[in-house]
Amino acid sequence: MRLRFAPSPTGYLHVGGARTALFNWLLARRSGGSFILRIEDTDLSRSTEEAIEAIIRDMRWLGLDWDEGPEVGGEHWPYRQTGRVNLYRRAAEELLREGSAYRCFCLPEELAERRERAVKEGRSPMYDRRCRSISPEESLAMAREGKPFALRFAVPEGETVVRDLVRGEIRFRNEEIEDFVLLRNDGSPTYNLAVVVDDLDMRITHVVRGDDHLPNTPKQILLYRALGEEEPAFAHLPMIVGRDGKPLSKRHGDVAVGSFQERGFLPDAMVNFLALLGWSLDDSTTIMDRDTLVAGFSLERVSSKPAVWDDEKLLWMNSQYVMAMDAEELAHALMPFLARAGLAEGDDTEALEKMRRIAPLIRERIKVLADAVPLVAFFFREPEAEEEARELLVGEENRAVLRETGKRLLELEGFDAAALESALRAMAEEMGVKPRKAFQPVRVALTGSKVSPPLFESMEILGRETCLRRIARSLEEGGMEKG
RNA sequence: GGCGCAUUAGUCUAGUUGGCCUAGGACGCCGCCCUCUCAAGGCGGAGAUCGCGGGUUCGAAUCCCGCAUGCGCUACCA
Repeated sequence: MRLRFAPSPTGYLHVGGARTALFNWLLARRSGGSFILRIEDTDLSRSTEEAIEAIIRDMRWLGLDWDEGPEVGGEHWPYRQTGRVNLYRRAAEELLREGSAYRCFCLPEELAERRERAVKEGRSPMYDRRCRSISPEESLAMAREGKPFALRFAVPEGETVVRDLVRGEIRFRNEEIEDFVLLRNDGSPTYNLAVVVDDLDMRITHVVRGDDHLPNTPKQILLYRALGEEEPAFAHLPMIVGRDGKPLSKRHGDVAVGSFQERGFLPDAMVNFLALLGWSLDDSTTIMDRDTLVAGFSLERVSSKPAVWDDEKLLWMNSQYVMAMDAEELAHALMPFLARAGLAEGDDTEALEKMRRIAPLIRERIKVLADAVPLVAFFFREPEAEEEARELLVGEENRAVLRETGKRLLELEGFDAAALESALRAMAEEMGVKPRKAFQPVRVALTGSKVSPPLFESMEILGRETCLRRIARSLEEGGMEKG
């Protein structure tokens, strides 16, 4: 099997595109075939180099590697349509010669006007094929005169059947299909011509794409036939929509793959989640690693109804992958986030060492990597007690607990979590204070918050000196607040 | 308007050839347990007249027809 993902570089890679790319990739990997990345940049005015770079970067981040395409090469270089115009032109000439295409001298403005009028009068806005009746001689003469023209496909009579691997057979009556444009009046190819020529040239065997392309498919099939070729197999994936049932867009929040990376989603979690948008392995499996995905994926199990993007579930899934990371991995993954928050330098080995110890404490407390920042900040800089936590630093009982804690920490032999816990539990009991009442003031003094990673383990990492200093400082400030 | 696609709980879905579905799993939600906070984890629970209406059949979420709703396409965008 040879499959491809052919994004148009008019913006960042969004999750819908990523899902399409993933399904193609999965099929290629599963079949031992090839996965090709091709840039569909026929629309010069909207395509940008930055978008191409972003798409490549995001694809790599997701771990969707391609066998042919930008950066890796291949015999169909450059894998972007702007570099392959001769191919399209040659195909167009062939179609013109064979009578499958004709020159259309209608001006775009005229066309727009006629279309508008047709809609207003309740007629079909389809092109009326008026230039189709211009004789070849006259057509050629007009072209020689320098009259601008577009090349249109002459849709034959009959019916075109799309055999879709997801939806089965779909029939289209050809009279419903417009004589679509193949070459614009500037000679550039349109999408329909370019995809067909590229897919043919690259020997694509399966075209897997979003179902917004379904109505285009009969046009393309007609083109394949006119070129004397067999069409590849088609599979149209359901759209991804938001909770309101509308196609996923920026209105629904972040849809760019890059923004998920920034929030600290893991590539494996994204891939797992994306795979489940319109596909399922069986009736119960949710968490699947790449190998399982590759081994189990099939188009037969792709659903045909739109998939709703569920942020909550993505978050949960990501947390599952975070929990599965070991301390080493997590610590490394977290460093860029610490750096961005100004808590450490990106290459700070001391901070990395500390993060290795912190990682197990926060692993099941974060859903995305960015969640770690507020949770671990107190390990890296002096905390400022949160407004709603200050109450735990004032009052006689709280202050007594803090004073006594300081005393016990000073006397303690070692400074590991187990020793700390037994010492402070003993203290609470002797003071007649419930453990939770005794530990909360300490937590606030050390972390600045009522919510933190486990106290004793955190204390061990902070070290005796830091703990004592923070307790003393809290006592001071609490005293001032009281007075 | 025309053409096409879709329609199982708030959400992702299972349900491939009709009976094993008094509709299964997961997210979320609620409760209990665990507990130094928050999580995580364990246990339990609520939640779907399978869009609506007909039909075929001994029997339909599963097949057929109609309707409704949503979405896509209808560009010299992709």
